[in-house]
Amino acid sequence: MRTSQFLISTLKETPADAEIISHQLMLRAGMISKLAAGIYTWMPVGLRVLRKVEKIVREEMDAAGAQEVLMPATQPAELWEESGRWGKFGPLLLRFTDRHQREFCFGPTHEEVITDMVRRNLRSYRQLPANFYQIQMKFRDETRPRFGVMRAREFLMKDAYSFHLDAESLAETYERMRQAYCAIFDRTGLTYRMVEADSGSIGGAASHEFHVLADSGEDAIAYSNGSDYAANVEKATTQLVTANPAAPAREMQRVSTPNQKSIGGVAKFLELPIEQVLKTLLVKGMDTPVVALVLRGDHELNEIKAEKLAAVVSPIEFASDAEIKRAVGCGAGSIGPVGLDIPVIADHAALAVADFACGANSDGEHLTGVNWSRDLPPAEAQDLRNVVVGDLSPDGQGQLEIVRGIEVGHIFQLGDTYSEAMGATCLDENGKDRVLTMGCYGIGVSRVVAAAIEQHHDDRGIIWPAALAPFDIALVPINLQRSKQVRETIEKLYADLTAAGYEVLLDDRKERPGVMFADMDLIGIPRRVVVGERGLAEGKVEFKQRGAESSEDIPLADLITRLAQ
RNA sequence: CGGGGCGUGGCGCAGUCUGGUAGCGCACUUGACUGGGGGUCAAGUGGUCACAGGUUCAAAUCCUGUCGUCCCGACCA
Repeated sequence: MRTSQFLISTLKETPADAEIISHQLMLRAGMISKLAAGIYTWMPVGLRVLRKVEKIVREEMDAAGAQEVLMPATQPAELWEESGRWGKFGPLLLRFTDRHQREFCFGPTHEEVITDMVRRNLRSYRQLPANFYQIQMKFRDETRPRFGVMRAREFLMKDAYSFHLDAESLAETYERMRQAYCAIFDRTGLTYRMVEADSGSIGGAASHEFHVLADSGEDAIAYSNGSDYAANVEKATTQLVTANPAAPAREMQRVSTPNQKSIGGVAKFLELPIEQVLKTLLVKGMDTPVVALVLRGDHELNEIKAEKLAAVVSPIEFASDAEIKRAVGCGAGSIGPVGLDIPVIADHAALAVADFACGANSDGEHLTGVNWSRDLPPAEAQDLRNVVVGDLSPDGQGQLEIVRGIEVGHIFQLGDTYSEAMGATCLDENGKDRVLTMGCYGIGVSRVVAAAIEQHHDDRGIIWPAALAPFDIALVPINLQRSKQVRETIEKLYADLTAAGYEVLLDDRKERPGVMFADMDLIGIPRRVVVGERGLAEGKVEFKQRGAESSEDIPLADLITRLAQ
């Protein structure tokens, strides 16, 4: 490809409304162009990268036995009414009406469509298990699209759905998909981690997320430095403390703590380490108006864990100031577990603390030297908190570290939610009709592109991993217009490298070298070959890796061999 | 959906408070010089100042409304 015939639409300045680096660089490198909030055109440079991701995904899905299909982006409302999601999905679903006043939506996901396809076309267990995938634009009307294509409304996704007669078959395909995902992300050249995930509202047995590690990631993931354990912090647990707390050493005392409303403030005021102070949160309960949740002062409530408790309403809802006052007779800053006549649930770590301080259920007062069993009945023990760095891995091997990740893939064992609601069945070996069980497997293809940039860039621009780069080699001639020697050499190189199977971008614009270097660096082409009269006089050209500190002059004759290394 | 910011050539911005000929840098076009890290000089192209009303002799500027867009939060693959 020649730059004279290929749109290089780079920007020197950063567009004002791009916040994160990948968004800025995608705009500056001319990869994408915004049409509306969360809706982008993929321009030539960007599309080449997107296609690279797609190709890897497609090859690995095919290799794992999945069959490619292409489902409609436009979906009729009836299908969503069958699954019960037309009402439930809410404003995230972009709905519209055709000329006959029939309602449709732009597909945000395709469970309904694939389930419909399967119930119409699969009849026998002999056709199972079956796994269908597509690479398709989805539309989700996010309340706040942001970060360019990272959280766009219209985005390219690979989604796959598998169908089985039983759970064992589903588990087999799930495992095969898990391996395929590892193969896919290995091939991208990105640093990623597979983590245990909360299966969320979709429910189902197992669920894993794939995260590209980057400081700007929206998710926190915990992993063990001594084993393979890794989980989204939403779900991560630690080895639970079951040991009894130390023996009481102090008497319980009521102390005045005027105007101390935060845990940090109370700890400081009482001159106690924050781990020695327990905090009590009131949330709405299922059977009682409120439930008390007790945590160590330095720990954070994990709302997902909490709302799974039978006693707690889901989704979780914190008690209002008025409800707190009614239930315990004080403000939020002075609640404590002592003497409460509402259900009290404590995190394991909070139950292991002796001689602790806590609110006295009276404004401006706290209790110190409090001990479970002696001063109050031991609360129900539960895992309520987010893990923190240094917690023991739940498998007992090593300690937890926490890093940020960008979720690029998610695999679920879905179960029969959709097949049951929509009547997707097959005959089994005994000729009996059985409801199918499903798995679903997603990859945010366009998000992978942004995540790659978050992980691989410098102050000059993008540094593509070889597998994702829009081109393999940038050919930069110096003085192309004036030097016949340069012109002839570069044309031959272009032909030879292309014949050798490289994707080459020859910069034949009438630009100064600095402009060409800056553009090739910004676009992030992994390797650059510069041809100028100066070097040719010695039979040499300049070779530089995008991320490398400096370039090297190598004999023209050795170039192809050198590139092959 | 709650809170806040911003809409002036393709991009980044000034001008708005205090109404009076629409500006700057980059980009783009042409020419000359230049030619190994976004070069210099010269001459140009391009904007009904988001939109709709209103006030006024006169509105980018003041008033009212609408829309778009970005950020924080809630929500979400």
